[in-house]
Amino acid sequence: MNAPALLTSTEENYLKAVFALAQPRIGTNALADRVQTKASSATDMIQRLAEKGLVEYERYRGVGLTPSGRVAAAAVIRRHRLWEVFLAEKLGFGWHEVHDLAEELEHVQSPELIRRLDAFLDTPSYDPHGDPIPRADGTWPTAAGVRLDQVPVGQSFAVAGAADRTDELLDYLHRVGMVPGTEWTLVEIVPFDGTRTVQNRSGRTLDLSALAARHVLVQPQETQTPNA
Amino acid sequence: MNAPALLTSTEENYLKAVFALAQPRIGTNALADRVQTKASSATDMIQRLAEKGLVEYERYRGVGLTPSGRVAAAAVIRRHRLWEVFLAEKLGFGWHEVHDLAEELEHVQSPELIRRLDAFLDTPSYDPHGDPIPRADGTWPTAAGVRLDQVPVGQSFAVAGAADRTDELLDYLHRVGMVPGTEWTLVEIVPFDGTRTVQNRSGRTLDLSALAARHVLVQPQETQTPNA
DNA sequence: ATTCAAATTTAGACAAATCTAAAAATAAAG
DNA sequence: CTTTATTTTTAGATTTGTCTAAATTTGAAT
Repeated sequence: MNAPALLTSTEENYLKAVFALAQPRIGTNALADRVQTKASSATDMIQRLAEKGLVEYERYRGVGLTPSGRVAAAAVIRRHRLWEVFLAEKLGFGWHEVHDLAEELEHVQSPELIRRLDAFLDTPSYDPHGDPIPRADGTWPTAAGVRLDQVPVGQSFAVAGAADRTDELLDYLHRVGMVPGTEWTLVEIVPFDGTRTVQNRSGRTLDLSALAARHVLVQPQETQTPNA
Repeated sequence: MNAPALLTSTEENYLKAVFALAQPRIGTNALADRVQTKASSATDMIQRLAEKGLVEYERYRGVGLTPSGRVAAAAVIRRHRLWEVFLAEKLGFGWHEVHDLAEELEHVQSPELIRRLDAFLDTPSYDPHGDPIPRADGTWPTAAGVRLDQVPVGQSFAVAGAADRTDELLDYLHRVGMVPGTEWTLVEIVPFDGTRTVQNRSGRTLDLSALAARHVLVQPQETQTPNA
């Protein structure tokens, strides 16, 4: 809960890795793998983070995050994903290219910078990969429904909303008619690129990219028999 | 001329400092002051940079940049000033707040990032402080005239152009009538904040902030006797 | 239970960048 | 042309993050 006293880039990277892998704990080797280093180095770092109260650590037993560790990790992930949105939406990078750059940008320390970046990007809730962006207070956006990319073929659903407030996305969804309240059925997932084909009540079909599907929140329906 | 093999952030900071202070050479103490360190550390670093061929160094005689050192320094300064423009124009930071943040952002290594950032900002030639931004090829924009902030009181001049292509600046200059070809005399420089008071032929006066003055390029005129 | 393999930790070394304190070179003053 | 003051360099230590190699601990298998 205490303000996460300035961490080095390396410390932040380890924290992110523990956050990503600890359920609830993660071993030294797996952690070392994730941060591209050796187990012995990971041990050293873990012990430093334990002294700072960010991870709970027991020799030979692995590590997990403490509550303040979780807060600190969320802050790093927030910075990372906001930069990803910037790189993709403003600079036009492909969503597969943004990760490595964000990896560097995320370590620039300035709460004010992040506040303004967030505002500049219209406070997005999801990054270009569809992953949620922690809020400034450390809480996580919980989908008001299920993301369309997690719905199985054959499932019917009602559109609940958009994961993002960007004009581009909202315009697009409005233009193709995927507005809140409308009902659809997922008829196909193209294996090659994850494109979703959905169909409405009147039989009209529509193709949505995997990326778009991650930004559409839906409410799954009871499956209906075709002749009901 | 050779691609400036990846430098550490610290090396880049020393390079910038040498660039800023060497005319043509700079002593160890002054350099150490600039990068906030001690003379002994500066000596170490200088010797590293000399081994990499970026500075020419002679013991007890100070350092200067080599041609490839100048290219490398220009690249760092380009990154720094582009980020300053981004912070001021896109995120709304004041022009006095942008330096420290740019100091961190400038070290993110990615030519493609800088290319796209440059395009996103409409390839500016000057940063928010009015300092020129080196071009991608390492050349420097030379003012098509003299910057208004370098004109002495009493001098008459014709407006030659704007240092920047941003709509805000062009709109502003157009609105106040400082368009290319018009003639003015600088009647006062307010000591407190550097505001310039200028007067046109019909006696109308206009106040320009020091910042605006840095972005206006002018052609100085022969001084005229009042009753000519 | 004992043995063995895998995972983890320690010990010792190294590179980058820094510091303090002491030595060396230069420049300035008498 | 000495002496002194200033600047610069070296020497040795420190911190962060890393490594290799050796020592421990754990857990799984006989």
